[in-house]
Amino acid sequence: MPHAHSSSAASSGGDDLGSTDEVKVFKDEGDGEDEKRSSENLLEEKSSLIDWTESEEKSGEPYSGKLSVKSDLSPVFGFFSPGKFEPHPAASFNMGYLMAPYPYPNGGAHPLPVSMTGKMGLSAGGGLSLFCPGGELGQPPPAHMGIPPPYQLDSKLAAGLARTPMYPFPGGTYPYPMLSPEMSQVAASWHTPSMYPISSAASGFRSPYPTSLPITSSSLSSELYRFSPTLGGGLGLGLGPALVPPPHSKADLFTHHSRSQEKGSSSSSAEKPADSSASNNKEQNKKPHIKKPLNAFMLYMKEMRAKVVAECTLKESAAINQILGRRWHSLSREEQAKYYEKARQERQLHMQLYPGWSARDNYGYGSKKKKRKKDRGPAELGGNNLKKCRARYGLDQQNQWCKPCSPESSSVMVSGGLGLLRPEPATPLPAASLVGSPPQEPTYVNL
DNA sequence: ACTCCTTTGAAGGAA
DNA sequence: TTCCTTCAAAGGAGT
Repeated sequence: MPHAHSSSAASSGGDDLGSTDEVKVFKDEGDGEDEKRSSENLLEEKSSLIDWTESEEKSGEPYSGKLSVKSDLSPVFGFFSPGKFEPHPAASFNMGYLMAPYPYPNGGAHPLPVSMTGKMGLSAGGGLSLFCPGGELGQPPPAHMGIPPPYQLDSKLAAGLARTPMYPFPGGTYPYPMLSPEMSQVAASWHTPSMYPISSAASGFRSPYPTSLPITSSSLSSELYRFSPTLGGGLGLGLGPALVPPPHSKADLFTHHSRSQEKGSSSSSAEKPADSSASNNKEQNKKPHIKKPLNAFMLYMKEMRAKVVAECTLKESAAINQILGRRWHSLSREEQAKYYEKARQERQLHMQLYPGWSARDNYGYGSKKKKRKKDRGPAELGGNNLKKCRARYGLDQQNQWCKPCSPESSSVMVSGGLGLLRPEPATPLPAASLVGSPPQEPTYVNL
């Protein structure tokens, strides 16, 4: 992911806010019919988070289509020239990571031969197998590459050793085998009888907005502040009515962290505006917390989470987010553009409402967690966007090919079982695409 | 009660 | 300029 700073947007505001917005499309399905993707696709995604070999068996053939991601310099607004994406051969059977969106050099859809898993220790230890969420669900390959970066593997392995798998499924069982009714029943048997809660089914997809929003003492105002897609839509997102007018008062705009703050949010005192006359430390402690505006992906998540939860009956946000992350990448440019535009509007409105606010103001708010994260090695953190981008594109710090991804060493990857699709050497990801400019995405070639 | 997990994107500061 | 870090949402699960 290009590391797009939007400082210009933040400083200048206005329409140029979106100038740095970008629409990235790591397209594995070019039909632009994501909206039509029904629950079965989602279920497949779910299963793809869990199982690899299933896909191998089912897919039979690797994704051999050349995925040519068109480089598109057009800004977010408007000029999407949808690249010609060759549909994923398995588009009708969307396997996400399960069916690698990109081919692997070993000719299989699976980047990691099953035979290698044991060698890599993935199948060892407390059911930590490829099918174990601790090694699979909790550590899917990168969105584009379908390759778990080594550091991520290590991280997850370490995590798996340090703590029990996040999504423990019966050992060896197929956690979310949604590919067939039988398997679905199996899956249902693993869950509580409310696996498919009637409420969810009967009510259909829970409307993400505004009903799904937490209704706290300040929730309404918070969501007004939040410019939720419903309230602040007007973008043709189908998310809700037109852009909601700004809240009546600044006090309405202050919100708190969802959980840690909800505890104290019951007291309206915390909702006092920052410009309150009292300015002592005590007051600063109660200083309202202005949340960051949601970015495009967050908006997408908020919208789609309830839907995914209803369809998958998954509730673990980590798993849901993985699904959403993949779906995000599978969105068409147009679809993503809507969210980028919405995010741009949120940022713009946020800037207007809080001219002096800085994201830095919120640093340290959840100090403990952040400190602990800081303690961990950066490789365990999943890296920043650029790092992730490099992991995906196989770029090193000079935006050259990472060794493991370089053409010269691709065979190593193959032999190591980490087959991957590398960007076409002739078109390395330009550095410009990493910072502040619309994405220039590499052309992928079959290895 | 608190923290972690997990995702992408934005932003700010450090190097 | 590049890189790193933090935060935004969410809720189950672990400590």
